[in-house]
Amino acid sequence: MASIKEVAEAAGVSTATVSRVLSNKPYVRSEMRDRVMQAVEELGYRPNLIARSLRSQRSSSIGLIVSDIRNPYFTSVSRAVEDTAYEQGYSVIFCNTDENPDKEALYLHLMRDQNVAGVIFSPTRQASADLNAFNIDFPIVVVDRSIEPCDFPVDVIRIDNVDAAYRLTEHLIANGYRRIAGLFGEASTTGRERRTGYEKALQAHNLSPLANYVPPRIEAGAEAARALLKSDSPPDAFLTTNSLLMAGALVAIRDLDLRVPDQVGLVGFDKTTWSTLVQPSITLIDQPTYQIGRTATELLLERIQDPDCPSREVILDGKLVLGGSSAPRS
Amino acid sequence: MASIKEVAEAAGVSTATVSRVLSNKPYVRSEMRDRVMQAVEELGYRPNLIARSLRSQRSSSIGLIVSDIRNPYFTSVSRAVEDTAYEQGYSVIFCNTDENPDKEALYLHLMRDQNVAGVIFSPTRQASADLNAFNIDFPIVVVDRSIEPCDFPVDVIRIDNVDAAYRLTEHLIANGYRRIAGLFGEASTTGRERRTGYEKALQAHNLSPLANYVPPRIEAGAEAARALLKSDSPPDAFLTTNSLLMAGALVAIRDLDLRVPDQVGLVGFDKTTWSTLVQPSITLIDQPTYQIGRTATELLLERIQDPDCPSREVILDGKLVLGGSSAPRS
DNA sequence: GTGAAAGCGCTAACAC
DNA sequence: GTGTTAGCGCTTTCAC
Repeated sequence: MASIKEVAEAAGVSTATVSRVLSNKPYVRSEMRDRVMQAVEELGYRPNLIARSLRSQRSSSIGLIVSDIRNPYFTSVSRAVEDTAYEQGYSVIFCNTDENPDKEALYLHLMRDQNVAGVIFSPTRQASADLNAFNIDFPIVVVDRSIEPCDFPVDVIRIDNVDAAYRLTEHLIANGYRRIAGLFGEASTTGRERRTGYEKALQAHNLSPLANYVPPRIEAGAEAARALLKSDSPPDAFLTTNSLLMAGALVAIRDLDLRVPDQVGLVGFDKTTWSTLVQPSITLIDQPTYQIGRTATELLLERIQDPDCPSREVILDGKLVLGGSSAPRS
Repeated sequence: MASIKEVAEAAGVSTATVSRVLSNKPYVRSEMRDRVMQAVEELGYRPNLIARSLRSQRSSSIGLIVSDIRNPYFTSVSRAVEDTAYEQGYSVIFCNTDENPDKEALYLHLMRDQNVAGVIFSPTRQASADLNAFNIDFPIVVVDRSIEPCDFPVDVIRIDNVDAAYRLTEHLIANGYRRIAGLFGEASTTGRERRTGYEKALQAHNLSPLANYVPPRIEAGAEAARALLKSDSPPDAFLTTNSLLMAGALVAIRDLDLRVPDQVGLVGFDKTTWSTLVQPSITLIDQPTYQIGRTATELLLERIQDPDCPSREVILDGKLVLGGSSAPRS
């Protein structure tokens, strides 16, 4: 690997000039520029990003900290983040926290150690305390969730969770469902907000809630749903708040040989490959995941340019997609 | 952020001693060690990994280059890679190539520029040429695929694709299917190998192949399947070779209101959330994706320790999971 | 416009 | 065992 010194020698200029040319700095004669570029070409020179980063104190990596890449929501967001980041010359370091605050703190520290330019992040509820405790020196964009006020500006991008859950619940009620159980992702603010929307809708109709916080995993969702279905007064519908819990509920329903929607209705969040392949197809809130990832990255890159710009909150719309899983009760 | 110099001053030792303590080098008196650790504690010091990497010429990042993280196979592999890497103190930089050789070459260069310790990689068929052309200076582990011989040792981990496709095809034939169409992922060696297994099985029974290479995307799979189903002599079963094509085939089958397996059988690769949730459930080869990712990372880290160890090829078993989608023809 | 030189934070000879 | 020092490859003042 050729270094900048070798390029400088080959071109008969100083390393400073090479550096200027490669960073597209002004004040370089075009003759010099050509000579440098030719040497670069000949030697197959590529700047060492590590050295550049050490010297310039800014790096071309961003961190992506999500709870689990296997959650289709985060899979799609991650893909969008990677696409957008690379378009702008950034690479993406990715981590999974499993909603574990210890892992989360560890990863945040690691991000600082790696000198990343910024982080896109789906925080647990403990995160803001951690963030305030240790001196974060890079900007953060929060996706999917809310975060307690921090000592520094944080941008947020997500859908209106209260409203989305409200609409789903309203829809179920309008279609004649009365005992609607809610399965909410534990550990995140999103689960809480969706619960709020759910309870608001039920209250408006004088129905009583049946809410459960569940770890965002298929088996956990299945177990919770199974327990409810086997109870003395089983629900006539499930509101699930992410695609893993939705799959879990469906597993439980299938295990117990119940029919959707005749015996039990089902609605949820996040359009996945399978939400239209199962029969009946599932009624759900389709979040614009790719756009969320793209916008998150754009917000982050903007803040990297201008660290002191006021903090922004982007709330997108979730689209209600109707399927057979919540058809009117006969 | 405190630097090693400040720690050294606070502890009243040299930076060399601090460095020794932090890298767990021998030959440090325990008294020194304690003094250093205390200063580290007090200052909240954490080593700058960028500086360490520049100086020591080895980094604590590995690259992960896959065709598309949204393919459930790669989602699971990626999660395993990340888990394993972080256990060993490595972080993961991830990229999607979309099977595009230009993007692939770009990312490989970027990996070198970032001075990664190694790369886990699902190459396109052009990759080995690129790899030989530019002086790779980090080890590579290939997942999911084969790769043409390179000028340097490469480890490979995948399942036996010929055998897996052979078994699936045999299974269909045994169950009475006769016109079996194959949808194979284009651009990768894996599609080719699975086609070989498929054709071998058909030949053994004097049946003729009906093979199509298709881009690994749901819509492309749906389109190909739809065209076949609408043709003059439609297939009585589909062998699909990844979960995206499998979903695509199912979409086409549903669109045309055909029943599985009565009117058309369906088998594929990769157990996904939905492959057991659709009815009938899908017969498929379940690849040990998490283990593939874990092993890939272990192979890579071993080779990082010992770059000259002979190249290894790990061939795991795919498990045939029976579902209703390939039930015996009546 | 261009070059000389300092130094980002760390590790690893080498000297003692 | 510990300290001194050179230098990884780059950017960026500061002269000229």
